[in-house]
Amino acid sequence: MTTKASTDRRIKYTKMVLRESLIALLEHKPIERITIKEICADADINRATFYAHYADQYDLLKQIEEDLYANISTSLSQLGQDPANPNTLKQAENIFDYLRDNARITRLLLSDRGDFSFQKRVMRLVYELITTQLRITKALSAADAEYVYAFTITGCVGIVQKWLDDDMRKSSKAMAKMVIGMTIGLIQSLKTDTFIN
Amino acid sequence: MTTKASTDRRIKYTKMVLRESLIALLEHKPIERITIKEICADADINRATFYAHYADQYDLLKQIEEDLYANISTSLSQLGQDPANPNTLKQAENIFDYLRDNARITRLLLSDRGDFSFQKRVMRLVYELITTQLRITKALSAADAEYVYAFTITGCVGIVQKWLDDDMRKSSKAMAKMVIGMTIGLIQSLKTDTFIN
DNA sequence: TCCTTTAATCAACACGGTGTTGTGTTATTG
DNA sequence: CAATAACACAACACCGTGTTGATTAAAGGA
Repeated sequence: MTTKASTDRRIKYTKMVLRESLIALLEHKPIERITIKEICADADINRATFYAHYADQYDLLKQIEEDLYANISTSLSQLGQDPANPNTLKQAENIFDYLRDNARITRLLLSDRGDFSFQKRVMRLVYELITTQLRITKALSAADAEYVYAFTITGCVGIVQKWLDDDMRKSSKAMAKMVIGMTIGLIQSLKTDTFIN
Repeated sequence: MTTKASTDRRIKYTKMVLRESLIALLEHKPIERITIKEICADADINRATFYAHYADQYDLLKQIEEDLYANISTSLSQLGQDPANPNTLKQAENIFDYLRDNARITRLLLSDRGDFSFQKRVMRLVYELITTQLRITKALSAADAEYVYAFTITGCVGIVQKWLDDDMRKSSKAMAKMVIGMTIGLIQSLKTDTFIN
């Protein structure tokens, strides 16, 4: 009872090599072309063992995604509480730095080839931080707010994908500025009710 | 020579029922869980015949996507040339009407569950129309323009998904206003260089 | 209407991935 | 050191895959 089931070194090892193998395979072909047999061969793990931990490839991928999500989440909450980083721009910049530091996984999960609904989940996390700190969420009517929200979230997904496709050439600071600038711009465009005939 | 290969009624029928079957199946489960055997059983078409026309499920889906894309494309170019629809807002409104009129396919291909890169292609089509008519593309520096572009395209994907998830409750006009307003707002936010410390 | 063409059907095939099982082995934890 | 539990291994039936060759039936041109 003192030890959790997942503390066992053997389990840790098995899960780790399976994850690594899938990641390596994903760099060459899409998930739907990857077989469980293939993953196990690459990881040198018996297929029966795979089934003891995961239902299929997609299940394994999902757990990899949850890993990244959790990392970003804790990384974000640390930033939010850090008194050395008082301003929002700096925090957004740090997020892009984090993505750059974890480029290998990031490229797989957050680029074009990644799962879109997962990407939206990640962006929602970031969006919460920014809007909370900017205190601008209440500037919109409740009805339209949801649509602006949806637009912004997916817009962020797109701009991050673009950034990754460009090998992260732009600086984290430039990206942070852009994203925040656009978020504010979007909200103001709805407030001022841009007129078009 | 007078008749194209694809004019044959038998081919037309086969392709039609296969398409319909896949669409029906897609309403219940994702493409990766759908087998070729299943599609053929539903369509009452021999499996060998399937392989005569398509490589696999994904190939069939791709052709369904191309169909929708072509329809939207022609639908758009007609609007562009129609002197009865002189303003951009009205045209964008018509696009949303089109999506509403084809809700069955639209829900499958353009909602959360659809293929994201296909959705971006569609939005690019719409974006071209709007920006060309508004003559605002040149307001940005070339470097940033690509990022604003990426943001806007995916933002549109997101807002359409949201609209579909909400059973298209908002009117086409309201949606058109929103999307155009946001597009303009985004571009202006970059021009005026919104300041954040 | 007849004739040629060609699409679709059918059955059969080898192949490979799937998911599960029971048994034996080995590492881990207390 | 002993009990536990994870892993390996081999074998299994099952099912979808992709292809083939022969047969049937429908289509469209003359």
